[in-house]
Amino acid sequence: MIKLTLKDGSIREVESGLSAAEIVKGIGAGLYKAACCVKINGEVRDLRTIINEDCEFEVMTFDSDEGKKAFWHTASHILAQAVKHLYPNVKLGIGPAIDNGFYYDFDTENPFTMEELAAIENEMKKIVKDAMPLEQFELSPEEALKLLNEQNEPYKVELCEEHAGKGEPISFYKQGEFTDLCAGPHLMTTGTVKAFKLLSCTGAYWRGSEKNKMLSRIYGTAYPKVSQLEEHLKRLEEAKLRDHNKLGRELELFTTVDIIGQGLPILLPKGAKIIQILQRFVEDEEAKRGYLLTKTPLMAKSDLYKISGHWFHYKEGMFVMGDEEKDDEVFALRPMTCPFQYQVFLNRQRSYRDLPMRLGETSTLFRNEDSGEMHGLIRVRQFTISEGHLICTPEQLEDEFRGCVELANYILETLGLLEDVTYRFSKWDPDNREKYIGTDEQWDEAQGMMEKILDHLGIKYSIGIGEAAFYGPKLDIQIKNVHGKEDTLITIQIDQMLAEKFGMEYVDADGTKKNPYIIHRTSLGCYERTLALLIEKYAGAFPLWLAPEQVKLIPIADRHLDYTNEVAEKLKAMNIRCSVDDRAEKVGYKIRQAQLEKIPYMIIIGDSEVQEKTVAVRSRRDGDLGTMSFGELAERLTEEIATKKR
RNA sequence: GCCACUGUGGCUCAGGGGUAGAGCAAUUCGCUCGUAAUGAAUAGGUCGAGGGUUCGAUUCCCUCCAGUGGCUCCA
Repeated sequence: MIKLTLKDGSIREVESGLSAAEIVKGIGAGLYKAACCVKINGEVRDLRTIINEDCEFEVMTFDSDEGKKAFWHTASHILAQAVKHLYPNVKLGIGPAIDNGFYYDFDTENPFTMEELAAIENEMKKIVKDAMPLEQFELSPEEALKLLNEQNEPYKVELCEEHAGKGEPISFYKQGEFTDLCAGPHLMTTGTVKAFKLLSCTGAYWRGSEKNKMLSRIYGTAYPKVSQLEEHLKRLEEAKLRDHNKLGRELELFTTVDIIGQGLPILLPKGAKIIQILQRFVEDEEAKRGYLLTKTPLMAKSDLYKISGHWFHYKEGMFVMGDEEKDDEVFALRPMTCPFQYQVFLNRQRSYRDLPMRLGETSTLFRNEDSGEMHGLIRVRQFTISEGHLICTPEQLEDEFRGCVELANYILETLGLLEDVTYRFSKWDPDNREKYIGTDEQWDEAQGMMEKILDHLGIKYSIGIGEAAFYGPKLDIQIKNVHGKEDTLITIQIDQMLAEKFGMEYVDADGTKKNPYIIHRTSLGCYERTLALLIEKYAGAFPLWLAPEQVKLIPIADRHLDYTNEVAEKLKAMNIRCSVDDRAEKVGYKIRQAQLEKIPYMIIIGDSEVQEKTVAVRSRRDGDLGTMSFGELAERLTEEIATKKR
């Protein structure tokens, strides 16, 4: 007998040599039905695992992330099996579980159409209905390669060959006639995957490299119950309604025009207003925190980028003006602000007394992104960023870094986005060093410092290998858009290499010259991207302080227009963004339109308001608030704006 | 850059080898109205651009441009 410590701390004695599945069955039939995999001593394992010593034993159902992964992974095998049924010549790539479902990559002559996906779904239904048991078996690397070659699966052979060197047996899963190279874990039977849906079919490079062949990837999702699947699909539909790219255009915040070009959005008056408000907010906040404002050129000679290294590491991404072969001088629009802002420091000799020097700039940048990269306001070719560089001594580095994190968090908190972000410590990839400048020692030092600082700050972060800038490690503050795609909103970077390249020195207290550390950072990130996230966060219904139009005044009849204009003038004197809807329309119609435009407050003025010198207030969110004096209204608006209430 | 899909009046969309429709929006007129849609009339489109096939193309084919979903990339 062996002892299992269950999740609730209780001890269960079972015979040695049983599989996890048999043990779970012994605990309860209901639990067995729901079980997707187990955790043995904290490690995710397959239900088929034989348990023959004391351990911590936790059953993972679909409610856990690990359970979902096993569930979706099994769904992906069902997909592959169905595709093989219908298209025997298709070659298999990989098919993992992802955040919200699964995918499988196939090498097929012609990419799948949506009609074909429906047929594949039907085939999958049969496999689920047959409730095929999944069996795991292991082969020696030689036997495994033989099997995969017999199956004529070149991509699997490639994967297997890589594992073969490790001296471990190769794991396979088999369901019916379908066998797949796979480490698991998996469900016990295909019958558990009751509700699934294939969502899309796209191209994807084999092993994620554009040098490789493009395979056809089918994305899908699956749930134990039909109702859960329906809920998920409903959430996807609702997400589409919040999509900034749709809503932002509908609300006339921005647009794009063919003849201007890709990734070059037009900010319409309302969108431009929000960005102006954000920009003033950020610039004022930075001024309070000791930043000095700079304004530097949008382009420079190639010489500047040659010093910074951008010319060699990033030329493809730059808009270069002129021909290097023919022209004496070649210019390029700036893809970043760094070397421009360094010139401020270099303007005269600096002493340690000048440090820390905090430079801030609302900086417009140009990046020649690949044509397939552009997306609404999230990924564009020209954007404006709350850029800044802090130049400091090694002793000041931690405090300055903390200040940057605090500023970023303060901005995010005010905007209401803090609850949605995650932190990523972006490191270099030593196996891919042509992407980076500097030595191993310099990278170890910079990354070591950042790690120490992050741990001191108590920030929970993930690690992104190969996500660093070419000159140093980053703390990236990440956010997911409405479709679940993650992007960097804010970045804070430590750089000890560019100061040296640019000959930036300060005279220390002992009279020696030293290279400072530089922190590259944004405080709100780029305004376009942040606006996109705000549109999605608030579904276009911005908090009062950000709303491009804050109040709509609605006179009921023409005879109320004079008094309405009077009220509007008083609001404008308070810097409230408002306008009068003086069209000869009914109140209900004007209110409907203001609601659809998501204007926070409507003021309705009729006979009684004119007589009593009051205003009837309607809130976008809470409806009719009744009649109040202008003073009460003014107080309410002022308070709400000053506190940046959400 | 790669794979796929899409492009018809300001917006949402229908149509389809014989040169175009609907609703909303807009404009004008009437109604002067109390918290999410007043009625009528009018105007508005080289069917994304260029080329080809055809007696004839918005419709079929090619190229380009732009949008969307992915992949790759993202200092």
